[in-house]
Amino acid sequence: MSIQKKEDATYELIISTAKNLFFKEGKFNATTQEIADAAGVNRTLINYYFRSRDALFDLIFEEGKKEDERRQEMIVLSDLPIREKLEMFIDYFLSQAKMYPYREVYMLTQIIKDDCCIYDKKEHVKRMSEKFYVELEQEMEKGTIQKMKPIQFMLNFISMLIFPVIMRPFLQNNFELDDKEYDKLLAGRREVILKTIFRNREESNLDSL
Amino acid sequence: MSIQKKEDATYELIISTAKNLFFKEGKFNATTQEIADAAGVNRTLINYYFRSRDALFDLIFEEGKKEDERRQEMIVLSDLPIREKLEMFIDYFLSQAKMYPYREVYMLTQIIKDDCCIYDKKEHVKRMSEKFYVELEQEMEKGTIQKMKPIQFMLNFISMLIFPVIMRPFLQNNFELDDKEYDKLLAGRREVILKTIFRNREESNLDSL
DNA sequence: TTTATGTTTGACAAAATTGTCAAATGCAAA
DNA sequence: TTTGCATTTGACAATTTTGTCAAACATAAA
Repeated sequence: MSIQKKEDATYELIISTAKNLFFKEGKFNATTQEIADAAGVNRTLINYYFRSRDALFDLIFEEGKKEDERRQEMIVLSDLPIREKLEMFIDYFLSQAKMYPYREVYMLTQIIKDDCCIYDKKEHVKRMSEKFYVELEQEMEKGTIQKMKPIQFMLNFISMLIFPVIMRPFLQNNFELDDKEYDKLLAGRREVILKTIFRNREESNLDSL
Repeated sequence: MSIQKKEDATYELIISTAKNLFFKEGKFNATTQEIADAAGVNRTLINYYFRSRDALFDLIFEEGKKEDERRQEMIVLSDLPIREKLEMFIDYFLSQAKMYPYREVYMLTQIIKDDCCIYDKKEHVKRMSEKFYVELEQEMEKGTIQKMKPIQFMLNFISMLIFPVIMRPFLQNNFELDDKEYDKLLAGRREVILKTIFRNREESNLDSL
């Protein structure tokens, strides 16, 4: 079934080319011909290595899901204080977003298209998520963060982080900003988000961001 | 050029059917045949009324842009205190989102596809936006809201409002919630967002949301 | 060199999709 | 009723896109 005698450089080339088209250029509906051209290979090699166009799309989507899981595990499995967990997550996400600005939108459109996306979290991740929620509630008791359902807190957090990235084309036009200005805006997100979410720190002025 | 002798019920029917497919069902790549079938009309009527498939898509996109502009004007042109402006916007958006859950994603994918989207704001809206930003800064001086660049504040606000709506398929799976639970979550957003953004009010407990 | 196996190619067929057009239909005014 | 015009339809052509297949190619082992 699987073809892997030689180094399957072509196989990997096709995948990474497709990923670039999807995640970097936003060509969510690229044809096999377009992908092949971009990779500089014959179109039918896509059928040879992946059976069908759909199979290639699915493969990339599944890889994306695994990356999502890794992210989630990163935030709940690490043994750091809440704030540092979140900081780590922000930094990681923003750096990834620089590389693959359309990644999240692609994942979303795929989910919408198939109308199915079962993330089967591993048991230990579920357990750690519960623990993470308890930690959050402790912070709320301390007054470090505003009291609310932990899931609402998480929604706030990822919304403020991810939305400005995935809606960039929309927002940049709407706010009438050029590329450089928007990059600066994104760079400022880290501090803004932390400032918005945590309350006990000194009220430093964020005007310069 | 334009065809409008009789009541153009068909014309409107096609548009609203297409909007439903796009905004309600997330069928962003519906074919002319699918749209015609959903509307119960002959496929070629789409060509008759809109020249081409693209023209129909563009028309709906442009209508969406106008709606976006209306929203923006609503928030800056009304003569209400900041907090009430934002409350009004939240309520309006959430009710619209219930009707057209995929609207924002559709708009985004169209922008990405065409890689162009010039929102030409009217002059008086621009002026009022500046005024709105000044009002925000006054609130920050008062301490009602956290100090940051007004545009970062607006990013925070619309992120926390819109993201949970547009990423619903993704988040619902990820958090493992059923439809009812997620609806409840969304219903709680209003108070959570206000709580997160405004600081001076009594620290009421949001556990029940 | 020959052989065997995995890889690549171009030609072809099949399917899907869009747009055009002439003819048919329906309806209101003359 | 007949005429004229907008609307609707089905047939057709053109294009795009995908997938298959046999043949060609490359390379390492026999």
